[in-house]
Amino acid sequence: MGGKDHRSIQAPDDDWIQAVRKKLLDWYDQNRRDLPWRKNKDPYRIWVSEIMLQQTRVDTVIPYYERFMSLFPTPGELAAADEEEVIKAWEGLGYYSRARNLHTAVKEVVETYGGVVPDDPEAVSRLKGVGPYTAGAILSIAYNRPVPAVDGNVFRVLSRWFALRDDVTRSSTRRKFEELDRLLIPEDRPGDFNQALMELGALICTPVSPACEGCPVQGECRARHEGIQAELPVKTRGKPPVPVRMTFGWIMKDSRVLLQRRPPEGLLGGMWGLPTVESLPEEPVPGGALRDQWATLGLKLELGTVVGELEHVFSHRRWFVTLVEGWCLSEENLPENCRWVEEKDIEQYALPNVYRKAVRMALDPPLRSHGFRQGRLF
DNA sequence: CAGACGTGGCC
DNA sequence: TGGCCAAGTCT
Repeated sequence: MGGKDHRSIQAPDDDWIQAVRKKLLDWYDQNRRDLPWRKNKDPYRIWVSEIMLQQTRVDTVIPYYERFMSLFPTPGELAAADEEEVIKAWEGLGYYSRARNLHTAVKEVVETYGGVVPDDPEAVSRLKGVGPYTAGAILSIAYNRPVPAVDGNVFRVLSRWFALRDDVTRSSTRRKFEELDRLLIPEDRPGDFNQALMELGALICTPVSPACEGCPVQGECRARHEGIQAELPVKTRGKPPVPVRMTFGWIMKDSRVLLQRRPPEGLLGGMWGLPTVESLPEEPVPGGALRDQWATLGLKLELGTVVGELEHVFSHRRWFVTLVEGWCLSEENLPENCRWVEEKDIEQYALPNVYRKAVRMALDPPLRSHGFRQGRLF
């Protein structure tokens, strides 16, 4: 069923377009949420919000956004910050390359464009971390330019309005939806129209059980008419996360704990964490792989007991983590990417959630737990 | 193009 | 409870 459908849609007629524009915008004017990035049209504020909102829910973003904007109210202040501070402000939000790319891009804006986000499609699109959606959002919302901003909501709403079975996970589909969107955007309120489309997708035209009865454009919706709204949009299934065993070390020396920065590329790239190795199922001693690896780095470990076990799911990996404590007996030269840190200072570091969980487990014995649920490990 | 890239919430 | 989803971009 579904899958491919590259029929070109007949252009909607003008009366239809006018009706949909008015109904959607009237609905938006009455129902738009009062979100922190809607206080004004400062392009920098819009930009930051759009980056945070990538693949992330509004409710999750709000507190991060408020904190981020109070720390870095202007492009100049963000550009002047250390990357560590920026990452710390992003801690727990995920997709950390967004923060690095934003930081890189805002420095570019300060150096090249005098601290003003350029009002130009080519220039905005060249900024790191700004793809076709985000460029369209910034330009339409902040600068009132009539350009498409097609995100997951817009894919869903348009696929339903026009009963389009194009697979929205294919990049070729984006062009088609952008051209369709372009026909609909009114010259006078492009930013509001794009936001209204997304707002409708978030509040009414939801992925599961859409509230069609409350939809301002239900009469214009072909999927609703045909009763196929639940089947749209068509998207191919992602692959389930690959299970991996990992060992984290809670390695102590005097009253300090060893932190290690992860390699710059890849999963949690460049983030601080506990010493980590991939472990093998047949490993005789818990933490043996960790001890062996550190031996080659010139640090002799005495292993203690297993502090606990935890499971953490990423988009494409599922980590089954064994947290092992150990003590540093002797140390030659500590690798550049490592630091001994007082327990109370660990919170100064930006740790991804999987490491936060492990640290909490190590510091708070009641949280310690053993055994993965269901023993579903492999 | 397909896969990498985090996290939390919902049913 | 496991699987899917959420205002995508980069390689």
